[in-house]
Amino acid sequence: MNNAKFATALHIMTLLDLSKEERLPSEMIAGSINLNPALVRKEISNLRKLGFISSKEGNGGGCTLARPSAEVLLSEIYKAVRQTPLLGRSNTPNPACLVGRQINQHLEELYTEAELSLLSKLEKKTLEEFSGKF
Amino acid sequence: MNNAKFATALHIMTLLDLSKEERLPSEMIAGSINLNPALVRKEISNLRKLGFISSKEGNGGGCTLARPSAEVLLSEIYKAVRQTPLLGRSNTPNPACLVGRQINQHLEELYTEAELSLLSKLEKKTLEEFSGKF
DNA sequence: TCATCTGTAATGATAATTGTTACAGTACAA
DNA sequence: TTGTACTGTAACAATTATCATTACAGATGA
Repeated sequence: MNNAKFATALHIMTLLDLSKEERLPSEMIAGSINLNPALVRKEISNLRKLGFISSKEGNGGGCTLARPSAEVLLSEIYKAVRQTPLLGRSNTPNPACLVGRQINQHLEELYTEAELSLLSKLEKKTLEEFSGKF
Repeated sequence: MNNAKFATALHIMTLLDLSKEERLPSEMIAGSINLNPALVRKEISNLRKLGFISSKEGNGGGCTLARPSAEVLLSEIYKAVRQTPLLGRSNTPNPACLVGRQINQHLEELYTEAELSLLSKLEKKTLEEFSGKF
């Protein structure tokens, strides 16, 4: 995770929550994040496919939250944008070495445990709580 | 953390732990990780400056653990290689927007909490435990 | 039919990461 | 005191990840 996808997704979701019923066009969202509209649409596209957002094309279009913000957990948003392992990539070590042969398996177990611990934290927080800070 | 530094550092530390007293040259370590010796030396250099490793130049040189593995916490190793925020970067949002103006502060709080939760997990694990799996 | 907006692709630009080579300096050992 | 085996570090190239820009077909409402 050396990108800004989580920050971007949460920003989008927060704006949508605060805008209530009103549809927000991607250009307006992009203006708030200070990001290119096409990138915003790409992230919206991702969040839409996962059921977080519903959007409408054409004149007067834009997007809104598809679920009540009180039910959206930050852990879900994290999962939606997660691409690389939390603690980073692994190497492709030498299978002729005792350690090299096994380490990736042990690392994976460790990563899974670590991520679960993070998720259990994020599960306790809702989008509503977060956007309530503004 | 979209790099392999944590995996690399833990691999190095594990090899050193298992090799006990014997010094390991960087070339041997690099062979196990399947990585360039210069990169390994760079990571060793980092771990040495932080007191995890002691190394010796010249013929018969190489490196060893500087602290007993039972006292080395995985959280320490994580901190040693940590470069970017756990949940990724932030944007540089529009200060003219209510959300844009505040979000980075709220994100930072969230990131800190999330990282503490991860660290508390990694604090419970020692290098000795990890290398004991091999 | 016009203006507005989405959805997506194609492409370029920048930054992060990894790989490679080179070499001065250190230490041991014969 | 010379050769050999290492470290430590820099400089640079190559690769990959990330972000930015532009373009445009298609949807929608006025």
